[in-house]
Amino acid sequence: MSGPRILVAEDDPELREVVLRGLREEGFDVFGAATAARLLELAERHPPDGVVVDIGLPDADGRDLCQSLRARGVTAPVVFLTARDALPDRLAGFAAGGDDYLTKPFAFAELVARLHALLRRSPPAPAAAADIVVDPVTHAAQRGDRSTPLTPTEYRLLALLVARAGEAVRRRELVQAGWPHGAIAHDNTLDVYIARLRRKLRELESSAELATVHGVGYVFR
Amino acid sequence: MSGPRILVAEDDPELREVVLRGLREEGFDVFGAATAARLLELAERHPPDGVVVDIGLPDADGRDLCQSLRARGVTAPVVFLTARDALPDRLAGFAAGGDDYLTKPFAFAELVARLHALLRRSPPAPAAAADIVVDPVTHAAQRGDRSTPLTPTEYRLLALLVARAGEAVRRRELVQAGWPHGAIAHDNTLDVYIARLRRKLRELESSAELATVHGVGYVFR
DNA sequence: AGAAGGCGTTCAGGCGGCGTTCATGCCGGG
DNA sequence: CCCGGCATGAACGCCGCCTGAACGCCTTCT
Repeated sequence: MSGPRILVAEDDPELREVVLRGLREEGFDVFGAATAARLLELAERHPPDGVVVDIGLPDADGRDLCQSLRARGVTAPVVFLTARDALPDRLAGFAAGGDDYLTKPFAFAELVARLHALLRRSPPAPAAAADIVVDPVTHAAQRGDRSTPLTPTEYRLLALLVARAGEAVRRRELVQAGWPHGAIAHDNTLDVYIARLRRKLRELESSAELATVHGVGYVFR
Repeated sequence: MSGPRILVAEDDPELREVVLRGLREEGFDVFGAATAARLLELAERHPPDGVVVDIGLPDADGRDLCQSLRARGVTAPVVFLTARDALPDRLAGFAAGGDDYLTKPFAFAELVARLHALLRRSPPAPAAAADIVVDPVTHAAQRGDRSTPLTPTEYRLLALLVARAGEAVRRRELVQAGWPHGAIAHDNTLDVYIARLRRKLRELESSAELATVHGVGYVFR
């Protein structure tokens, strides 16, 4: 639910399920696709932190898929899976913008280890919506060259609201996101944090606002 | 002479020469070492953009070497070479902070491809930021013509903070970098060192500061 | 061997940021 | 028009952070 998001393109249903379940158990937030076209759709809707691609997909070569992803601005690391272990194949994979190359049959633990190694080099891309950016490294909200620091709780809330910009986020979800350890006593605490975030957006002179959806929650837009 | 700088630790003279010559022909700026100790020296004098490490070095395990490098603020990607291709060995390599793992005999072209793939994700870490330079040779922090000596622990911490200037470094990482051998009792010790580094930056009249990111760590900026 | 200094660690006291609650006023819906 | 949900400034207590000081260990010099 909150781990790094991994997209998997694999046409063999059995292997796909194995990989999906395994990655889910490792704490990743995973989505699976059987075709290159479907994976591109997924990537639009759920910008990934990492991608696992079978070279032999029914509708396209995995390397072409990788290049399509890069062309669409997806910078997340790409791991290729393949039965072909010939050297030229591997070199072509790297040339296409891939980051790693695993030959079937592979040990699942190694896929996980390599994914983790790649992810620690590629921190999650900052979430952005409207004119403001939430930087996960700095824990700050920035608009253009201006920037305001966020407290840990403010950061968790704003990150969720920005990630789901344009869509109403229920109070319940915000409370769960902002206070992962235990619930808070008064719901009013959330109101206070929303007010503080509004003030900080105002200080940044952002065009974005945190609109309240009466009886439901809030929207970032 | 001006390409990315690669350090190679390999005790077999023949293989080392092959790798060094090949990488040089690829346009890398390469240095070779036969032992872990020698490679650590090299890393001080010539901060690398990438490192190639044989697991079986005469004076140390390649994974220990990798951890030593990380503890000294070297953030460059590390590729392991080994004759042992057992899965647990590979997993241990990744756990030690390695970025890739190649089993001998390997195709030289694949080493190059993997190095390039890693380098395009790892922009060279500067040893200088703002107006401060941290000199690996003298273990001193200098600004313009002024200079202040650093104790070993101070050096490790400041090197890491400067290498990742502008980005919040977590307390955990700083503790791991500053005290590679074992954990320290009180986290407060880290606070004391930060305070001392701040004082030294102040004495240099630097424009840089060590800002604290509450609940996260510190930023050099 | 004794002296001296450098380095790492611990302690104590103080301060400020952060999360929470409260009080008060507003707005929207039934 | 009234009520319940929401808005927001203010205040407060706690925990994390800051820093000067002192202590013990180790190395080095005499």
